[in-house]
Amino acid sequence: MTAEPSATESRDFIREQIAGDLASGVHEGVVTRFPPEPNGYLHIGHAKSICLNFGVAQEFGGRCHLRFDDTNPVKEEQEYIDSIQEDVRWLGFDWGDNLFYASDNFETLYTWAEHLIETGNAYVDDLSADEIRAYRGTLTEPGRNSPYRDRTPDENMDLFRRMRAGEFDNGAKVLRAKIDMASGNINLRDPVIYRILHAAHPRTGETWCIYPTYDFAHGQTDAIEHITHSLCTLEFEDHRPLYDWLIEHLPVPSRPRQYEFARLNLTHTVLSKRRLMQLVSEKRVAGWDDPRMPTLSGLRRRGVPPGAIRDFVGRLGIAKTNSTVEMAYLESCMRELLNKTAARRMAVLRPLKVVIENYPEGDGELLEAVNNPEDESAGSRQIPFSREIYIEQEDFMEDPPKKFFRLAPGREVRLRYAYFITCTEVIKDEAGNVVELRATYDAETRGGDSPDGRKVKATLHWVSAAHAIPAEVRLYEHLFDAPDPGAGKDGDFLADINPNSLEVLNDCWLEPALGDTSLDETVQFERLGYFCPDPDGSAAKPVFNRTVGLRDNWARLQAKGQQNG
RNA sequence: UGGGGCGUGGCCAAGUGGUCUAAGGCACCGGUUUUUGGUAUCGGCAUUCGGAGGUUCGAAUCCUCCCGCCCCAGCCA
Repeated sequence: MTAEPSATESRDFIREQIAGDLASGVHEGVVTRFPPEPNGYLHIGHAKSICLNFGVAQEFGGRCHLRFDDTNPVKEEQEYIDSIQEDVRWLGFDWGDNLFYASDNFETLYTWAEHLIETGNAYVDDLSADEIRAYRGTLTEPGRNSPYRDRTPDENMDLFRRMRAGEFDNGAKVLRAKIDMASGNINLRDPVIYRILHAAHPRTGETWCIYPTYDFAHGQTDAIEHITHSLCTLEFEDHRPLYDWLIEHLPVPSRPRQYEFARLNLTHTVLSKRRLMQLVSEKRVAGWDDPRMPTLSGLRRRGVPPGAIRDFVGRLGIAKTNSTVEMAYLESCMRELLNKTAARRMAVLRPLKVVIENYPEGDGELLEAVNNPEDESAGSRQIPFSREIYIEQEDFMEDPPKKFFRLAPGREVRLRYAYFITCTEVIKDEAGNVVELRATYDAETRGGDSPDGRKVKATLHWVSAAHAIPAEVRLYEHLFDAPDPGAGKDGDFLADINPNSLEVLNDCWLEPALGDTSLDETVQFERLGYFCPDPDGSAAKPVFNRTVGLRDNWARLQAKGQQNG
């Protein structure tokens, strides 16, 4: 794919830094990496990092690696390794041959741990996890040295080798870097760099029973891959001194630098792995790819084009201020792209039958409809028309308020690409509900234009009853009512779940052309919104998901009217 | 109370001492166009840059102090 021009001319501080490093000769090229831990599915927050890392590499003619930060086998799974690759590719990025795993370097990392021991910069500690915590001090009080801190290099080496050999149980011992227990930066208070974990690793199996921690793996792996600019989020800012310390004290082949930017937060959803995991495991949603989820797989199933996500992330920019972006911004990016690319189709979600009494019984015809008014090359299609059609229930009102332009008794409206019709009769059931309409059509208005130039205030979408395909349509709203789930009372984000985030409509009718929609295509249902087929559907009964609705001024007007009484 | 960051309109975000009585986008309000109450288009929307002092002919940009918010006490990443 090609790099897309950024919304603004200016560069963010990271691109500024890279451009400067290239100009001054500090680096001859740029190498970045996207380093997910395979312990969950990627979400739109990761998209920001993916677009940054791959985007920067493209813009400066460098490369970007996909590297799995797989240092904790108790949380990581092959399923996640697979889904992450699929999602990054779907988003539109290609790592070529540069697929790596931190675990590729376990042997090297082990060697470097021994190097630290030899140089007196690491020691084996027998303290328990609780004791280590107690010795660590607090945010305001310095820590105390472990009684095992002064073991000799020989003793440490022996113990560390026995740790690797599997002589000790989980948690019995750890390897710690010997830095400064009094540091104001807690990451420097002798951080644990190796722990005993008798657990099978998705890549290395049973080979290891000790695993490096994030801090001992990340920077070194960057160095091994010759990463020039290691981009991560703000919470790692105070890990940078440790990152640098390790680079300085180890015989690494290159000297990468870490830069931090603010992670993405979005209103009306959650983006923490813990919470997403909880939604899935407690079955609050149908799975990681539930269309209401902010995961890339969820957005994909919802019909959001990857280009809309790239555009969104690009427009936000990169900075260091914590920010929460309104969901409306994302939705706006979806609409903007989809408006230009999505094929127009007609579908009736809540059908109301209309019988056109002066249209010959048994007759029918094909009418031409434009596929996309924004894109002439999309061509046109034929839509069947006949005596009985369905229109949207909300497009008719028996006793309309002044601003309602749609169908009403005695009123004439246009059926898109078809004819002008006039409502002549309202048929109700015993309960008084409108169940059917009678109408007449003007044969002179075929295609939707009146030869006498008379105007009509509304154009309705419709579907021929005899030709329509029955379908299920799923309407989605924000997964959470609250802009910031869990911000209220007890911090219980589940309490903010929107009980109406999914509405299933079972009696929908689609124009015939919709039967050919491919699974990865998002179309516009005219006047309603953008929709895409869901894999749950079948040829006989397709299922469509609403990606995002069209902007709806009428709905807004109504809402205002209700507000004002 | 230790360390590290950040504070520009409702939400993002440019701005790196004069061209800033502060760009752009989203949202919002209003007009025009329209066979989608969609799209497009036009106009409106911060005399002010967390606050107070100071330096300077001149500050959102430099200095000082203050205030607010975020992150860190996993053998998670």
